Amino acid sequence: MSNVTVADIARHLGISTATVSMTLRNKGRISEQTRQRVLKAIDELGYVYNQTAANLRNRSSNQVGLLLHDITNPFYAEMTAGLSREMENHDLMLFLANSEESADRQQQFMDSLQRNNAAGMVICAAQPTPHRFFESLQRRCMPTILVVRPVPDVAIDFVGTDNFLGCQMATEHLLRLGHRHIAFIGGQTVSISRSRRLGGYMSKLIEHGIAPNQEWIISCGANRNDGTQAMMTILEKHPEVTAAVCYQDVVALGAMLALRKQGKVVGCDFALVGFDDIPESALAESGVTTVSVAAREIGRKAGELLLERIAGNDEPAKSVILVPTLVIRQSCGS
Amino acid sequence: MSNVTVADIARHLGISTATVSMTLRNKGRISEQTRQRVLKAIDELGYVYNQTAANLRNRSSNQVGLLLHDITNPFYAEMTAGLSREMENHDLMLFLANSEESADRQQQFMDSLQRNNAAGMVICAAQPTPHRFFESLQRRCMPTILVVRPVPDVAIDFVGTDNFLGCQMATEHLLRLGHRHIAFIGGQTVSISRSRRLGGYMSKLIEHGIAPNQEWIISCGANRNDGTQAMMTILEKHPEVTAAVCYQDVVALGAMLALRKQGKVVGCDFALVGFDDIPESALAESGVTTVSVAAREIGRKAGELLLERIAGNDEPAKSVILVPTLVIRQSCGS
DNA sequence: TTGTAAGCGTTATCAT
DNA sequence: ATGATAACGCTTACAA
Repeated sequence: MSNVTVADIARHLGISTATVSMTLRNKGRISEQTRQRVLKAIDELGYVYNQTAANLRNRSSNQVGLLLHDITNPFYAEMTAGLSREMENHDLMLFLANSEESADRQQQFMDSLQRNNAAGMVICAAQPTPHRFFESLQRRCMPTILVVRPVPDVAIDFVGTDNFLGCQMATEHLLRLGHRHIAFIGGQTVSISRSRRLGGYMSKLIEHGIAPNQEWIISCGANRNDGTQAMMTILEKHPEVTAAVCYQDVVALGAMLALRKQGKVVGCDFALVGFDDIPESALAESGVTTVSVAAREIGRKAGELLLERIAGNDEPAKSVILVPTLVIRQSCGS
Repeated sequence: MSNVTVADIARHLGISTATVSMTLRNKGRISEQTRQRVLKAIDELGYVYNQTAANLRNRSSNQVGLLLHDITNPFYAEMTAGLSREMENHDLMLFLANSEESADRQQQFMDSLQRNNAAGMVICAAQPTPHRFFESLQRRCMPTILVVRPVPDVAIDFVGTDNFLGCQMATEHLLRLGHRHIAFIGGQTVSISRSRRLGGYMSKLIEHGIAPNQEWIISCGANRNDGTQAMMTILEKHPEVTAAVCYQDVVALGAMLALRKQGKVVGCDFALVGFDDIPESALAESGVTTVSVAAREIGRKAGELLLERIAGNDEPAKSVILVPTLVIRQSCGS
């Protein structure tokens, strides 16, 4: 950390700190001559702008927080890249915290952000977050954008995808291919996103005159192992099932493993649709047909919205629901 | 942002700011009675500690930076989780930047960190980083830890893995299984890590009386697609090759795809070893035998080292080389 | 044990 | 066009 201050520059040149400061920020009318002298001195003395002092004086901040529950999940890593990009483009520093689904660590991070007087934050809350957490968010005057996991009954901006529609598209696709015995695999039962996706799945079955079968709906964690286990269960107990809508691509990838182990050919003997469109899905042996929600775009959009809020936009809270698209690959046949 | 200050608390209680401040930091001898009154007032008035002001006054900071080139790479996401954890445990805020291999964005982030007076940083530099970047790092007095990608001729702490040894282990494994025509796939030719891994590969071949064949050494990008392409080339032009050491797991996963497309059974017709041990490798159809470098541990260790440096440890720069282990799965047969 | 007051480095207001 | 100076909120000698 350089110790050269605005005052040092001023003293060095025999001028006032006001002049130096104004030169730095291109404010006020500074003669071209002085300007040059100041810039030269800054360079010579190796001056480094002290953002901390400026933040204190301005009661402002150039820092925003990003709270995730799992940065190692490719979907969130992708989203982070989108947000990071957007923040850098606007000279904001991005604080990252990984709650690992711990409400405690999440709360700690929030307090930290508050103490650091962050300009705003983007949050994908841990699964067991008490509702009062969101209520307290609303009371704080820090701009906040919720992402991916919707939270009911709070007036906070949200950016996510249309879970209902996405799963309708996935289910419809399978129905059109002639499948009638379609399972739904994945997600935690407490998840709101899951309930919406299930809604899309069921609505389409009903639309086609098919009664949903609770036995074919299996919840599991967001990883391949769980997906494999779930698919094993389906194959064992419900051999009549010929297709499945998976809650996430990672689950679908796990399910593919189970199918192969049982000697089934994905796309011929069994059809799978995923959700998320993570990079792996495009590259799997038989590409996963999936509902694409453009993770990077969610990050970018959340950043954009956050910037507006920081800039002072105080419209009522809004939800930006990105419309998903169906990316057809080989996992349902070709 | 709450506007309640230490002065407000003091005024409210009819005491001095010094007393309040000391209570907050458990410094000086404050009577239990005053302590309780202060804590009560803090709660009642909704006081929020202003870290910015404290940082300015103390000429300190609770912020560290993490500069990566690709957060969406599972290896780095994993490492980030390890570092993030370590930082949170010590109440440091982690700034994230994703250079996407751009030296410009990298430089911008560095400047930003400097302006924000960060306490330190962890860096995995972009590939086309000019050497003067590292020289300027040394001149700045900000504690810095380089990770994963080694940089020659700079006295900066480094945490990474033993690339040479790791590739020796991989190669030895294949040799022991009887392979004599072993290819090396992946990495950019400018990469120092790659040159070290190649060294490990070649040294083992030579140790076994086998002359390395330049034709079997193919460089490619750190993604599956490139891995697939590279393996296709091998299969077409060098059918005598029966095994390959891959520069990264992602490359190995891509290579597996190519093999399957050609009707080869991984583990029987062709043996593959990867490097990194990313989660996907454990879950691929035939698990990838790989050199495990414990990404999370690199992050954790880098954090630990950084904390020491921030605490004032000024020993000469050191390299922490984590010893890799070979994780044997099915990609070389069982 | 507690109070007073001078900074940390920047910015903005008001003079000149 | 530039200068003097008082904040921003916290910490810490030093004084009481």
